[in-house]
Amino acid sequence: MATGGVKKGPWSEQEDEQLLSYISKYGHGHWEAMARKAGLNRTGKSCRLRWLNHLRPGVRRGNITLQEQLIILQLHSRWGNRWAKIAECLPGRSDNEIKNYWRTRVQKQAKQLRCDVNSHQFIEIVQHVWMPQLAERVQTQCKSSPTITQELECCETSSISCGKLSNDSSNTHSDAAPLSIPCQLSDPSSSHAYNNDSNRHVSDAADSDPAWRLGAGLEADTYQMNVEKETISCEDYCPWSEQGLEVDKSQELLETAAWYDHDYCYSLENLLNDDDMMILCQQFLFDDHRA
DNA sequence: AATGTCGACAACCGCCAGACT
DNA sequence: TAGTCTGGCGGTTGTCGACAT
Repeated sequence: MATGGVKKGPWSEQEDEQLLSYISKYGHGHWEAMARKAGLNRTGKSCRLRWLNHLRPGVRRGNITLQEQLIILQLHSRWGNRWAKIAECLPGRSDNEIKNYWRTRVQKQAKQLRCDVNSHQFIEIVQHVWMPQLAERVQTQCKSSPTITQELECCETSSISCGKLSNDSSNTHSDAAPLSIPCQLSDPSSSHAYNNDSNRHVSDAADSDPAWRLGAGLEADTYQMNVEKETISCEDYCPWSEQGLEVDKSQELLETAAWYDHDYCYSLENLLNDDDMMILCQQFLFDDHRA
């Protein structure tokens, strides 16, 4: 729709002010008309993008937190490249930002492992190595912060526990392994973490499920390299890249993922419907952002 | 100090679906 | 019903700063 003479490129401070001023008076929507009426020599699309990604209230910029990273990985494994949908679960984040995160960080990891980001191999690694490790780190972070710990307990006793949702969503995996959302990744032996009947199978699953054992750090001898190092960045964590893995170690990860027994793999897709997923993520993140 | 490379981020482009006429 | 317009979305490109050589 761009026509000749329409300005492109970075927005100036004055343009931002013009857009903000117009929206504060008349609200947003009807972007093409708005661009004209606000005296902006921009396309409606450009105005919309600027508003959504930078100017709207509550927009969050900067480092993607560990929790957000985990949720992005989780939701991407469920929804694929549906950035806008994923962004709905991350308050204040734009689809553009999530997309950029995926392209710059996640694809970089795939490159390091010498596999395609969309390959089955890489997806396996993300689901069974990266996400459990990330979840564990988030939980460690939560436990080290009293404020977050309080919220964690609040989260655990709330109605969004894994078992309740899995019952409500009529899935058939009554002995499903815990979700990879950190607030549910408490020690499986801890009774207060899963205190209703529907969760009584969790401990059983924890004993036998390699994914759960991995997430809980019980495969310490195999993955000790991942938990020993204390200097792992909290901003952009990845089990293998942070360790500076050599090629043979990367291969080890690939083999580990290949070894994984799918009978034990209960993805969120099997546990939750889309609405439950949204609620779960938003509640989790809302608690986090209050801290 | 100059140059090259890379990563992160902002913005644009093209396609598509829905609303409207 | 067909055509047009608009907004939304995902893919891609451009730009800039940090870092390495």
